[in-house]
Amino acid sequence: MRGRHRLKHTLREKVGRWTQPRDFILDILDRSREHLSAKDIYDILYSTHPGIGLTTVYRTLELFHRLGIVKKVSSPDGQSRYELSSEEKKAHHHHLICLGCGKIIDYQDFAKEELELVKKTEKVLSQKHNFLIFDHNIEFRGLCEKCRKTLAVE
Amino acid sequence: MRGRHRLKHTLREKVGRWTQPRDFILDILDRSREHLSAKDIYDILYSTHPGIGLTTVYRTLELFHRLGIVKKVSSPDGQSRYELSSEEKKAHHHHLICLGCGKIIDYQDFAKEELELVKKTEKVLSQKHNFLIFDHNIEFRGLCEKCRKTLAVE
DNA sequence: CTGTGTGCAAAGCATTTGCACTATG
DNA sequence: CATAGTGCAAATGCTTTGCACACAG
Repeated sequence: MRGRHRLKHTLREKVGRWTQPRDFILDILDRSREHLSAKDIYDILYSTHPGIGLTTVYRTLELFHRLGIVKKVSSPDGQSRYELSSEEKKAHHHHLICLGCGKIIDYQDFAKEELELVKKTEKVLSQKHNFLIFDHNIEFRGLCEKCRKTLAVE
Repeated sequence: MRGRHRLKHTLREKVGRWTQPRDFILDILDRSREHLSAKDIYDILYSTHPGIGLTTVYRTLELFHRLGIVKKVSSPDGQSRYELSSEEKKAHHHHLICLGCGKIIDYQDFAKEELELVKKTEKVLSQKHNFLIFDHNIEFRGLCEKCRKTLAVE
């Protein structure tokens, strides 16, 4: 909770105007442990504030993304999903993605070993390819428990 | 070259009919060291065989993907990009993705260390979350040389 | 007050689908 | 020849844009 308020404070300074939609969307992102699509957020929002449009959700997510507080992950189902970035959530993690339903699960096992490898790799790659690396992403793809059962026949 | 012919032979058996479009598209994928979007492939194809439609490209890529010989990577620009799968190209690798232009570069450094970590992680995750893991993906995201220069002012 | 942010409707893209036609096996 | 595969045009679904209005600072 304290973290959330600090974040809002920072945002108020970075952003031109702190509006209701921005406030609500930040709260939804902050509360959710899931990775939400723009539509997901719109639907949640719709139940309490039906006046807010899907466009605003997209624009707000885009804004938060530019400010570096939201990460965008493209799901195999064609949508993008959004989450507060690790810095804000204070936990570096990666994803387990279900190819059946698009669901994304976080994991943060082996963070230390991963970090070593990632650092080493980043260093070599950025030199070799003259690339400016901002970020990395590790995913494991497969089927979640539910989809395993559903698709069992095939 | 020999590899390519063996692959075609295998495919002829797995697939119902071995048609011209399928043949051309396989060749384009096999020759290219880039990760091509459906449109890219269509454009290449168009210069020599203007009769073949974009739909067929999508359907063929989807077919190859189902057969496991083509990998699909979603690029931050919203398109999907396709490449022959590692098994066929005989080299396990991962991606360096440019957030500016969507370009994807392969790398295969630290494959051995990566494999260790990946194996260990897969084992733990599949048990913990009851997930059936097919595949993993590691990406580094940033700006390629060209986009670094273009965006330098911002 | 004065723009910045918003909602709505329409436009833009990548991808998929329906259907009549073609060409493989 | 029978039917799997194809091309075209239209449909779909996510995301972006244009424009008049609304409200935060």
